[in-house]
Amino acid sequence: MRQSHLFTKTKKESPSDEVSLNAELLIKAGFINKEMAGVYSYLPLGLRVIKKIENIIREEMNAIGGQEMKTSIFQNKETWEKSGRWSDDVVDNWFKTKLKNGGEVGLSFTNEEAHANILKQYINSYKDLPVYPYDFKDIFRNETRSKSGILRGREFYWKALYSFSKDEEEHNVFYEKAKLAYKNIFQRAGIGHLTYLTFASGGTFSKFSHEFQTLTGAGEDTIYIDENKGIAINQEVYNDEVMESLELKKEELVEKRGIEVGNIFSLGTKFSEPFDLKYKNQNGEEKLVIMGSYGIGLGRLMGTIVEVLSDDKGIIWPETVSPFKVHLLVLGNDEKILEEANNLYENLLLKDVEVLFDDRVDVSAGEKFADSDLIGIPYRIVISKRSLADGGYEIKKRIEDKGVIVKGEDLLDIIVSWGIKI
RNA sequence: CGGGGUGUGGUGUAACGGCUAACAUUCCUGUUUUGGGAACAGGCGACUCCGGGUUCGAAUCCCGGCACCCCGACCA
Repeated sequence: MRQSHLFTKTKKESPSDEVSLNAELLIKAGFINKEMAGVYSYLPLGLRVIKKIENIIREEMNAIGGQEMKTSIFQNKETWEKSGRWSDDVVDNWFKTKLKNGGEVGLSFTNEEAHANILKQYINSYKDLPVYPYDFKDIFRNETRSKSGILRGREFYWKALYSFSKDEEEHNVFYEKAKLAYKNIFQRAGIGHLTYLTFASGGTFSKFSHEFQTLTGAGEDTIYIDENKGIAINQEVYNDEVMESLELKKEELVEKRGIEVGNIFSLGTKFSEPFDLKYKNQNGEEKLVIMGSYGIGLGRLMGTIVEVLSDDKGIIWPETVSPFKVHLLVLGNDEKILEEANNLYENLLLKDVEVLFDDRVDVSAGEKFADSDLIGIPYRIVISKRSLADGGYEIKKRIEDKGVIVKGEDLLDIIVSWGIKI
């Protein structure tokens, strides 16, 4: 994409109404726009990051048998009354609205009911199980206090997968697969080294659950990590019994702050009972389906990446989620140089390299560099009078201070050798 | 929901109760410039969050509301 066509611009000043690092950088660099507390719009650059994250998650979910669908944002009162979660006395963060004809609808704040209600129509026999439907959707929660930029919003985009299994054993097999898939996701998203599988409370559904906690001071949870084993315990279940069951020793645990980037837990028959979600086994007996829940907030994941991967100049995107792979800068207004930059841009496009081309004229070199650092694309290529005099183009990684000059014809090879997928 | 803080051009800030609300940035015009947020000149842009009140006079003081940020509570 040509940067001269990109409608967003970077800002020099940090927003006065944001303290959190993720919001500050994402707003300054033009990835998101704040609409109100806890509500953000995703601009072209930000949406590209979300799509990258979405694709990673999609691949990992499909790999363990997930089937993507799209459930409606609108939630039916009757469906939720079955599970007892319609009442505001039970769930206090519903967004609800009246229908013209007198009825009421709610906006999804979670998805168990929606999935269970749909699957009830299709699950009759043991032959129909197991199944793993999931969706990406916008979720709405009337938080009393949203905070920390895009880490806790009133509206957020998430992936929710629900597992429907015949029995505990089958459920457990999938649960372990999901754990690994989640590990892969955070690894691929560039924060695997900071993310710990964390033993946590199961809330109202089950005794325990597993969270994926990424270490950052911006986190909301206190966790106790065992760095060697790579696992952690959430403060809420930090007790002798849990430590013993996990074979963890108190002396080896370190207290840290973490942000929950993913959460998986067993639902048992919590929802299959009220929805009468049963199947007939081989003996013709009716059995309740065993469910599990697996969620990831994409915006929160994006915000977490920014929280942990940046420097004083801006964001440092991992290649896998960066809006573009390469940031191509042309300096000066020399016709020949502009033409050469244009040719390179076209060639990169032909090779399917995702490139943001800073083709803006009348923008100083310093400003282009500053913008490039702020936006945080992992590879930067500069074409200028100087680079051509030195024999070609300068290519530099965002995380490094010095670039190298390469000949034009070698550029693609270099990019490949540096691990850019094209 | 409890506590604390802040609301001024698009953005970031300034202004003792007293001149036409100032500066920077963004944006527009022009000239010059192009390897780390360039220089000069000119210009556009504000019912100072909203509603009341005090005062000769309010961005400034008082009351109420709203919004935003932070701490806590809450967080399927």
